Amino acid sequence: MQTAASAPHKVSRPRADALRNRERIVTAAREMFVECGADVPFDEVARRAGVGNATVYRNFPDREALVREVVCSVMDRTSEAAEELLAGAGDAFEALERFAHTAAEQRLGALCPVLSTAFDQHHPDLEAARVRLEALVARMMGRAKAAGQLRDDVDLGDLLIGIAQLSRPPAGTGCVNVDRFVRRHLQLFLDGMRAPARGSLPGAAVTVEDLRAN
Amino acid sequence: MQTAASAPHKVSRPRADALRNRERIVTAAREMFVECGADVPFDEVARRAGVGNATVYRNFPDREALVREVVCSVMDRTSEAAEELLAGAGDAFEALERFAHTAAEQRLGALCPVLSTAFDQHHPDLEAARVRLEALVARMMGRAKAAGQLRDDVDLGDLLIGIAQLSRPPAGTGCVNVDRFVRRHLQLFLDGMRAPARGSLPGAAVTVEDLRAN
Amino acid sequence: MQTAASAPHKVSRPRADALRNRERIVTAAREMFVECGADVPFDEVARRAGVGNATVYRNFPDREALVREVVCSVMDRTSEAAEELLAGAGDAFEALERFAHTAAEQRLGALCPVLSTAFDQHHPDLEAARVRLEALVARMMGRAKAAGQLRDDVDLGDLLIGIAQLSRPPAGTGCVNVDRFVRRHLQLFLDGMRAPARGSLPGAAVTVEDLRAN
Amino acid sequence: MQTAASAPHKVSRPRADALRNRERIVTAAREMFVECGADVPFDEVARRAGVGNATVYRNFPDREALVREVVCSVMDRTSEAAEELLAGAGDAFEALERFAHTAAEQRLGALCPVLSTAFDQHHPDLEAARVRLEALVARMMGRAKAAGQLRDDVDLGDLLIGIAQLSRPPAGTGCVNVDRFVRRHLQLFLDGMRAPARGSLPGAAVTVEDLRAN
DNA sequence: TATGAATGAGGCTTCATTCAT
DNA sequence: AATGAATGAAGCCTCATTCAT
Repeated sequence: MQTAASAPHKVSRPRADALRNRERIVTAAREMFVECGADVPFDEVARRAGVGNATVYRNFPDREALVREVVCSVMDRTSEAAEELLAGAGDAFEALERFAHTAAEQRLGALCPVLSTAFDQHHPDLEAARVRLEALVARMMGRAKAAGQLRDDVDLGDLLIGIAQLSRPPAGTGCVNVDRFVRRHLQLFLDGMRAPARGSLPGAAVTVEDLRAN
Repeated sequence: MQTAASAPHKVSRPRADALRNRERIVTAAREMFVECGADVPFDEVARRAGVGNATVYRNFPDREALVREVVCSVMDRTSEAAEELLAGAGDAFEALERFAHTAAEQRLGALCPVLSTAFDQHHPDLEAARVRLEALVARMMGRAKAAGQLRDDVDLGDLLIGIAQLSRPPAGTGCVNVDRFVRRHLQLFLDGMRAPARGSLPGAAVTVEDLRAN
Repeated sequence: MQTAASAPHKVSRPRADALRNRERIVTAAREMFVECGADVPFDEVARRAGVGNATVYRNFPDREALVREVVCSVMDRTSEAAEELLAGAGDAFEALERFAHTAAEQRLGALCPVLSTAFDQHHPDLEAARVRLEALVARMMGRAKAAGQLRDDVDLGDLLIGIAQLSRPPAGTGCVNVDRFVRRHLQLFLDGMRAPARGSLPGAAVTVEDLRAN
Repeated sequence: MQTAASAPHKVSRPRADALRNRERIVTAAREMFVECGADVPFDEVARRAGVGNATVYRNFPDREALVREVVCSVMDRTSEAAEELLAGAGDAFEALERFAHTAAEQRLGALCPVLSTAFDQHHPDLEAARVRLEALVARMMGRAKAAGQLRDDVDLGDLLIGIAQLSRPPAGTGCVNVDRFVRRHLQLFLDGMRAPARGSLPGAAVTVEDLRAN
């Protein structure tokens, strides 16, 4: 087989079609989570993925495992976008804006509700993805503050929550036209974050620790 | 029973009881919808309300009817707040801000997810409450625009969606500390709406018709 | 209503048909446990009882609760038999024999396997039934020993285990003719217990504590 | 089996592997049947045996085939013990006792429950093992009766059932300490079988035909 | 009218068995 | 020949809804 050279491990090769199946399950799950919420019948996910229901359980021992995989993969993709933006040499606030819109497109917020029910927020995989993403966002915000483009009294949690909330499917809509307004409203939120501040904010800047404190 | 004294005539007693029951059901439902989401077991609502489950069905033929009543009552209370603010003679934008925060406190957004599943958005009662609320909000926004305090390129739908999204329970949190950040982020959003505009917005102003088009 | 006089409690009367249903479920469960083992489909029990499956869950929140009720009721009936025998003034060993055969007929042993899987042996109800039964058996054995009819080197656990084991459906037989041989073999076992001892026994007398030590 | 010696040529290497696999499967199955009962997941047996699940199916077309092999191997080992005892010239009843305890140690009874569910009791292999074992036991009992050491009113089925029932895991115990009491109670049963009889037995002696009649 | 009970449909999960590598 | 993966058929349990008191 051609992968022998690139993967000389003795661990049994994870069969090609099995990998494909796993990928299809994750994809189907992401779509259905976004469209229908966290409580989609597992069998529906299986059907959309074109596999038997038990195959889902083979790959993900419980619901949490599947949810986690989906969430982590979305966070990772968002992190990649952030890394690219940080690598570029553009305007700091503009990078932040682009990041926010990219994250929204990734359905970062749409997936959050999935976490709500009986989900271990502290799983290592999830933590790792969060830490990575947060570090990147912190750097972007730091740059923008240093450039005097971002209010000083906002912090990482403010931006992340704003993105998450505003990019969620507007509820009451059957998830159609989700993006129709997201960019507008996210932009309004970002405008409100721009320096100079147009007024004081109630409460204190939401830090990374506050997010953890959930 | 103690109601006998206050209702000495023949048919008045059961009605008083029934009304109280209905009220308790709606209250319990609102609380549980906010706390636990739209899919709370019906029996739980009944238990919280202190009535039998069948009593819920007697008062609300189907789940939609109950949800609708809850949503309408919240909208109505929000409308009342708007009316008071309009009656007052304060600063136009400040009135808008107060309204937004009041609406958020009413859990307007928290209840939106309830609407999502198979819910007739066009029921007369709901329409009536919406029309009433939208008219009031439109007047408030008109005033603020006239005063040069509100961007011209935003419309009613922008504000309502912003309030709804930002006031929803942040997802992933078990609905605790819901309000902890809402005021901050709603304020950032409102700051972004303030005139003069800090940049152009993607898409077109979201009108009342757009909300309908969902 | 006519039951008001006979049941003047303020606790809501447990509806007549509901009680009947509960009883039918327990009866069906006992039969099926004996016939088919502990892992009979719950739905089958419901069908045999002539009720919907959910009714079983209404009455017994989990499988354990149903099993426990069945086991306790059998133990209680066995205890009643023991009490009658103790009240009578017959031969001590003969009373013991009668008790053993009665217990066997009650399927005391047949129900034991039910306990095996993930069953809380220490539930209060179960403990109470056990304590009651054991005290009675201890008295019967004490009498027989005092009369010089029962070996001194056997204890309560020896008798109870013997009854339990020998009265179980012989395995491999579809539970038909269960009783066909039970009386014979139980009698052989009892004959072996009779004084004077025909030889020494390996191990130590099995006490009530040993049963607990499972 | 012994055909390996008769065919030591070209094809013998893979056969050795296959034989070892088969042996490991049977061993694993016996252990798990005894420990956990008849309904152990097939995949678990495979894992304990260190082979893929499909390999189990290759060797044993259905569950019955595996169960049968396990049961037959245990019966055969018990028969071997009987043969040795018959070859020896010791006391007849003592030989019977030793046989009974050996059979109990072989978990003869522990495996019986495995037979219960939808199992063809009349498979040739099983019949052959039974016939062999029964013939041996019949001879042992015949000797003991001839020596005046064994009651006349008991037959082969009485002994075999007694052994099987008393050597089963006591149910309710997670199969721990299975043997803790078995020897004691088996001895009591054997003492009851000893001549002279201490009383009459209900029913008729259980013959080999009665066992078949199940 | 209000209640508690009953029901059946549906989701979750496991497992015996078959298939593709 | 041997493996790991895939499958579908149950079993368990919950819940919206209806019924009988």
